[in-house]
Amino acid sequence: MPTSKDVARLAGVSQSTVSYVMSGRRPISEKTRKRVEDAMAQLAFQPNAGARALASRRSQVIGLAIPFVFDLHRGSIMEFISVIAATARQSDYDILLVTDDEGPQGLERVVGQQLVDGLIIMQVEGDDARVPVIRNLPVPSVLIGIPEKHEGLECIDADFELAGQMCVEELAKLGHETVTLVDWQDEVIRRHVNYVKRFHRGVDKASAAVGVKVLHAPGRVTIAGMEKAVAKALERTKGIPAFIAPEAANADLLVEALANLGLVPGRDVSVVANCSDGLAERQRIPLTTIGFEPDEVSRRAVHMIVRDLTDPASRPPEALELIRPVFKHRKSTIRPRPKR
Amino acid sequence: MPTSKDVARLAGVSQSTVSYVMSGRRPISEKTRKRVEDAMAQLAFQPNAGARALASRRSQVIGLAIPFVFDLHRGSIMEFISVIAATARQSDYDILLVTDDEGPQGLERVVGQQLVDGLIIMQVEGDDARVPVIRNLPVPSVLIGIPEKHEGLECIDADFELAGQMCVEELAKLGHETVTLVDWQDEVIRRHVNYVKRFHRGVDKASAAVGVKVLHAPGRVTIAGMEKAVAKALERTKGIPAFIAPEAANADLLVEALANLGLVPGRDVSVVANCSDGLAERQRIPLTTIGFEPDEVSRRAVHMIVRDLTDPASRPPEALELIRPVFKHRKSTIRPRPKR
DNA sequence: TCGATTTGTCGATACGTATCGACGATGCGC
DNA sequence: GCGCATCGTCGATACGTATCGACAAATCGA
Repeated sequence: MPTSKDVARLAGVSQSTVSYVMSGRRPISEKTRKRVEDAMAQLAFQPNAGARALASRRSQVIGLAIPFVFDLHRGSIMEFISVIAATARQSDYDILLVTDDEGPQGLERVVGQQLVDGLIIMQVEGDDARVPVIRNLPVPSVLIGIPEKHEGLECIDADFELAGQMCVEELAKLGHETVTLVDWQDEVIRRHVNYVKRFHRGVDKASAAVGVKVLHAPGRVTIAGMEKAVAKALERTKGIPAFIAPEAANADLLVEALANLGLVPGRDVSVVANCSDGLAERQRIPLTTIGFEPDEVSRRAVHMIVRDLTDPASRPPEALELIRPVFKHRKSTIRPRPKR
Repeated sequence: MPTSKDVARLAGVSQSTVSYVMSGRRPISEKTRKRVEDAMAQLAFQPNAGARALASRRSQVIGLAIPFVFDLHRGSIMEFISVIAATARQSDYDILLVTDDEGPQGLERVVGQQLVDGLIIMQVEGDDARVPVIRNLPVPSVLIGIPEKHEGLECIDADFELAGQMCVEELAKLGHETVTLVDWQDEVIRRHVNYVKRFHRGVDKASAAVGVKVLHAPGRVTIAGMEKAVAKALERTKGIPAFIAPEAANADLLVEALANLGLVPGRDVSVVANCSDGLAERQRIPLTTIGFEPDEVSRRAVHMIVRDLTDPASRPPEALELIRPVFKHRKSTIRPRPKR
């Protein structure tokens, strides 16, 4: 493998000049730059990452803590990761995976070894065990998800509270008086994931504000279970029923359960789901959705950490970014008693 | 951050002794080792990855090339990645992501910069553009998926040919004379993904061997499309129909389409699917599946590359590992005319 | 025109670990 | 008791890049 010294020799300059050509930290004459760049190209030179990290004390690598258990539709986690990795590359950073298998010490390890310059923590829970750890780490971190105690942290997430609010408001605007929230699966709720709470808060807020009654149907794992939950919700609903399904897996099940009960979204009931556009459009009746734009969250998270790293002075003492959800009208809602 | 020199000073030994304690490459007396280990613990010493990589010429990092487009149920890719990362850690390796955004040059970059010691390439296609690139790379690679030209490569994948064979044989054994293969989605086939071909080969082989007629239904993206495909297949089937759904997304749709046509798996038709156990068991009628054990594939891939790296001499000139699929009988098959 | 600044380059050194050669101490066979 | 291999440790050096101080040349302002 060629080194910067080889490049220097070929170009007839010193090694330090080669370094300055790469970093641009000192002025270089056009002529010299050209000679060096030609030499680099000729030798297919690539700077050694280890040496670079050693000398500069920065690895140009960001650690990405990925979740062990998957709340979200698992595919969407993959999307997060892809986008994060691709976005990081645009700022000349690479992504190193940190799994939950090592526990929070995994984070201490990659930072301690100076393998990474900063961290992005995915799927942060309400009382996440990783939070106290990263507080004591000498590198910046960005959290995706919002822990209970988030003073002094940089967090980003979809605005679940607003999403809950928007769902209820939208259904109220259509004329629904009772709305059933198909809840997350027990397992998720039990883990105190924060965004569930936030979504609920938004739903409750809007419910109080616009005077809509909200029923809670537990999230079920099987179709049979979902059918039972739906039936129960129907019993307690006056007028045309409306459902909010904030978990993709449940949206799927809900639609199927409704179909089995002979109910067509957009004709007999209203359904607002939170799922990918793909899933929504694959349904017989395309679903109206509240979208969470995972790409947007990922990109912003990367930009935040990159800014922290390239310009530490600009690092805010605390940041809490909420990404506005997007409401997409499709065909699964109905006006029980058209206004106008 | 403490360095090995700090540890040496505290323990009253030389820096090289600290290094030998860590690597075990020279005998160290029990007494000295203890002193050094205590000092390391006291200082919470972690060796600097960059310096280590520079001196040893190995980064202890494996590059993982992740797919840009997702054939498999996207969630399962996430599973691959998690397991690969966790398994790598067990051999003291970390995982660096390489996305397709950079194209095959991304692989050249991470290797050229000596960021990684080896590569795992996921989701390898029949004529994958990355294959010619890795052939010229000075580090070992392991491919998940099998390209057309695989001489001199180390590949691993699920044994799709055997899977196709097993599906047909199983249905034949039950007594079916006609079997419908719900094919992959056009997009996947068009990309010449190799495993589709291999699955077909297995199906054809078994079909010829046991004298079962095989119909092909195109994979559809919508329920309506799937219903049409199923109806067409039914027309051309004599006796009780049987379906093979080798793609998880299609399995889902197939079951729904059958339900809409009033057909119950295990009562009116036989269905063998390839999907996760979770999905299979969530169905009203738990699906009999052919399982591809992604964990097994991931673990083996990591073990292969780690072996290549730790003992280069043991590297085989070529390897083609096929993981045997697992047939799980549940409730979605039926004997048209019981034999015995 | 001269001093002051800027431009462009070089040499030397630091970064933290791994590893090689050297060397005294220890154990072994006889 | 002697030669010899092994054990256990140290000092020195290499790994490849970034960066600092130095310095000559070019540019500028008055």
